[in-house]
Amino acid sequence: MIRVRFAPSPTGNLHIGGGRTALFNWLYIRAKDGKFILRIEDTDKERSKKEFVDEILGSLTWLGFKWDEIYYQSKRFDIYREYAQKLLKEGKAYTEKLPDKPGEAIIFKVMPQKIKIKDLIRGDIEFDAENIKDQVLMKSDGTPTYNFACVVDDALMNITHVIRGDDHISNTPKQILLYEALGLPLPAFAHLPLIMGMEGGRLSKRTGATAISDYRKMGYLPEALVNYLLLLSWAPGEDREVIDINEAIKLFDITDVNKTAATFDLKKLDWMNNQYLKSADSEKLTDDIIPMLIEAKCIDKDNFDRGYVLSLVKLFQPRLAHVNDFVDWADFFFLKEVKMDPVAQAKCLSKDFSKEFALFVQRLDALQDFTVENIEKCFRDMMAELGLEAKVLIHPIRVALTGKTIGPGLFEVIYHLGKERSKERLQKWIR
RNA sequence: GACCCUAUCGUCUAGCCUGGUCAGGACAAGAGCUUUUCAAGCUCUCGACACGGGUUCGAAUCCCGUUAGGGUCACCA
Repeated sequence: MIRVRFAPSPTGNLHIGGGRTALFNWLYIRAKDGKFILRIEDTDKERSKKEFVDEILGSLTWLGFKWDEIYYQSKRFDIYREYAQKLLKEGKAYTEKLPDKPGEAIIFKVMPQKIKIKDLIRGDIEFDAENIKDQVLMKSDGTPTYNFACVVDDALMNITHVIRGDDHISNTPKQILLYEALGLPLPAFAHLPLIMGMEGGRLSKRTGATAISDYRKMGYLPEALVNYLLLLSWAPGEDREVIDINEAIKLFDITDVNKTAATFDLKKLDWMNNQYLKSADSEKLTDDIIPMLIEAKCIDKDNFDRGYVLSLVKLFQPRLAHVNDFVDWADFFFLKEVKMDPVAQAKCLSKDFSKEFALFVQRLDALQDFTVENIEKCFRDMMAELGLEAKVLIHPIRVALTGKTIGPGLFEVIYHLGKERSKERLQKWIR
C-alpha cells in the first residue's frame, strides 16, 4: 500500500507551492489506490494558528484533494519524547543545558560517514556527514524539532513516498541518519522543483498573490489552477495543455517530473482559466456568481430571478477570464442607473444621435416578436433606410445601454435588457 | 562562505536515458482574417539548445570545466 503525506505548517496560508506539492502527492496515489495523509505540523505553539489550519483545509478541499487521514503533531509530543529517550539510552544522543534555556535539550550525535539519497526525480545525491552538525531532537522547552518529528511521524505513519519541495533536500541526509539510528525503514524520496516568481527567486508576496485562497477570490476555477500547476514541471505529452484531472491521474508518474524550477506565469493561468470558464457548467457558475452579485448590490439576496442570471452567465461565459469579471461586465443588466464610463461616452456619445435614437426607439416599440433575430433585422432595416453603416450606430447605442464599449453582441444585449429598459436608456440621450 | 540542486524561445515545456528528423507545441508579443465593440476562433511572424573543452563520422542529447540562477546551513517548519 502506497502512502504519501502532505505536511503543512499552520503558520500561514496554503500557498501556490504548497498547493502544487499537495497536488503531486495526491495525484501520485490516485491511480495506485494509495492513501493521502495530511499532517499538520503545528509544533511551534507561538506561530501556529487555528485559523491557518482552517484556511489550509479549506484550500485543499477547494482544490479537490481529499485526504484519507489527518494528524496533528501537537497531539503527539509523548511519542517524540519516547523516541528521543530511546536514542539517549542507546548513547546515540546526549543532553545539553544552555544557561538561557528552561530545560535540557536532547541532541543527536552525527557520526562521520557518507549519506546517499536515492531521489525518484533527481537520482542519487551524496552528502558528507562532516558538513552536518549534531542535530537537536527535543528542544529545551520539551517540543520536538522539525526534522525529528518528521522522521518519527513518517515512519510511524508508514509513509512509503516522501514527495516534497526541493528546499528539503538538505534536510534529507539529516533525516536519513535519524531513520538509521532509530532502526526505522526508509521511505522513497522525491524532491519537487520550486516555483519561482516572475522576478526570480521564490514566489513571494512581492511578486503577486501567493495564497491559494487569493486565487479563489480573484475568480480562478480550481480545475484551471490545478491544471496550470500540473503543467509546472510536468507535461502530459503529445503537446497537450488542457487536460482533465482524471486523465492526468492515468498519465502521471512522479519519475517524469522535471528537475528545473518553474516560473509562475499569471498570463498563462488566465488563459487556462478562460479555457475552463468557456466550457464550465453554467448552473454551477451561476451559483458562484450569485453571491458576488449580492455583494456588489446588483441583486437583492431574497428577491432575484435566478433564470435571468443564468441566461446572462451563458451570454458572458465565453469571454470571461475570471469568474468575477462577470460582475464588472454585466452590472448594467442589474443596476437601475447605468455606470457610464466617461471615456466610452466621450468616444461614442459626444455627437448628437437624438434623431436616430428616437427612430430606433419607435421601431423597437413597434416590434411584435422581441427576439434577437428580429431586433437585429429591425435595426439593419432601419440602417438601410437611413443609408448608414451598421457600426455608425451600434457603438453609440451600446454605450447608451451599457455604459461600456465592451460586451456581448448588441442585439443579445438589447434582448436580455428587454424592450422597456432599452427604450428608457436610449431616451435619456434624446434631446 | 560551505554544502547541494539546476541549465532548450521572454515564460511553461517536447526532444536527452537508447547521439543522426529545418529543435516541436502552448502562453505572451506582433501582423492579418472575421466582425458590431471586447473576448473567443482561424492564419501567419518573431523567438531557444548558457559558454568552453573533449568523446564521436556526427552532440541539445554522453563526459569534464566555467558561468549563471536557485536552495539549505536555527533549540523555525
